[in-house]
Amino acid sequence: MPSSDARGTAPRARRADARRNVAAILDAATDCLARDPETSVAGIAAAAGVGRITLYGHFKTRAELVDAVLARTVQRADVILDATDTGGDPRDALARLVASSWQIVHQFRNILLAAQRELPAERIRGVHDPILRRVQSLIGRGQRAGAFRRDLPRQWLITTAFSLMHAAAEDAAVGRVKADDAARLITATLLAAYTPPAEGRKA
Amino acid sequence: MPSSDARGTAPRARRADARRNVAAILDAATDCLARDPETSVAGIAAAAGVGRITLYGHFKTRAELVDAVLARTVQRADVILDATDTGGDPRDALARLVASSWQIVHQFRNILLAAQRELPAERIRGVHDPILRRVQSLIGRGQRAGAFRRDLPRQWLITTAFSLMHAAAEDAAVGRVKADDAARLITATLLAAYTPPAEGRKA
DNA sequence: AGTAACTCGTACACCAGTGTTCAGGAAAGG
DNA sequence: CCTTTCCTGAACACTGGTGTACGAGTTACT
Repeated sequence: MPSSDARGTAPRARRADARRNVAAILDAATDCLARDPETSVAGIAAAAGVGRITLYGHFKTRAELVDAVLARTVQRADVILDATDTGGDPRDALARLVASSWQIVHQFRNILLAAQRELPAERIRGVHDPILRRVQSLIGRGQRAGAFRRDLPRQWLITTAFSLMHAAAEDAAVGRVKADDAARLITATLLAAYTPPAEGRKA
Repeated sequence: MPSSDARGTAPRARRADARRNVAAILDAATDCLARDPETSVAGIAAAAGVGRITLYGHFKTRAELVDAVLARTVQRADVILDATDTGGDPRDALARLVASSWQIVHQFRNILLAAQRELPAERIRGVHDPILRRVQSLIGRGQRAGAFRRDLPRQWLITTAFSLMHAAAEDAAVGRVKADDAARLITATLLAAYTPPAEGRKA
């Protein structure tokens, strides 16, 4: 039921300033939460240049707000990844995918953190699903092509990829690695980890 | 200042029941926090079979309690790792170290999570340091022996190891991997990731 | 047995954040 | 220009947790 209600009166589109405010709130929230995942609703409203009450007018609860932010962020990420070529040699494709993903993770890891505090775990997994699917299919293709190892469950390979991204993001946040270096490190590590084990190596 | 104060009177050892209670509290706290890192002080006291006030008698604040739990846990972990042979072929040693560490991480990851909420980041890093040092020296040895790659910063290799452990722990908690399988997966992945890259491979 | 150490329950002050209510005022949009 | 939608600040109830104060009861040690 996107635009017309079941009731008689079509609910006349939102007023312009309302839409503007919602956008401002979403932007501010994304910004604040990225900096500090525990920012209070009051803080976000202030940053958006809007009264706290106005905010509650658009998002019934804090959780709802966080959810909206998460959804929008993931959806944007998905668009970026959509523009990333995942064809050709699986190893090259992986490198490209990592480069794109890293940027996103690096920038928004705190948002995920905020979401983890407020939202049920399943919801988060649900939202992440489209992205996860991307990695999954690339890995699958690589395995069929013989470029990636098949002796470990695919699920685990995916976990490895995500895990390294987030770890790198954290290290970058603390200054343990330079942000420009991260993609290279992740890629090198992942490629090595995914390479089919040489014969005669012990398991 | 472990047992005798600078003041004149030696402060007569703690009464037996007091010591017993402290132990009970620590045990209960470890247990509760491992299950739910947000357990309230009241909950912990109850689980320890002790009044909330008694608890506050021994630990001035919640943070102090969490800190104590963390310290004790890490120290126990350190003992376990101390009993793990890190000599011989670096690859085998790594496998052994992973096997031991995994158990610990798997069991206590929630405690770390609790600590992250309550304690300053530096404190956590400080406590972890002895463990970290272990991995570091093993990796260093492996690199010098030519068993592990040298084209990535050692710091990053360490991060990789920790990251995979925690990722596996999380996956195990959600049931995505079987707990008995985890050590194998981690080891296989890490060994592959640490293997010096073949010549002529692109970076 | 006596004393100091320890425990316990109730009760309270406190804090920060969330979510609600109200009534008036501004501005979009027809 | 007039109606409807929306914004707003102040004030308030509520929640859940933390930490404190008191006074009486219990228990360990000597």
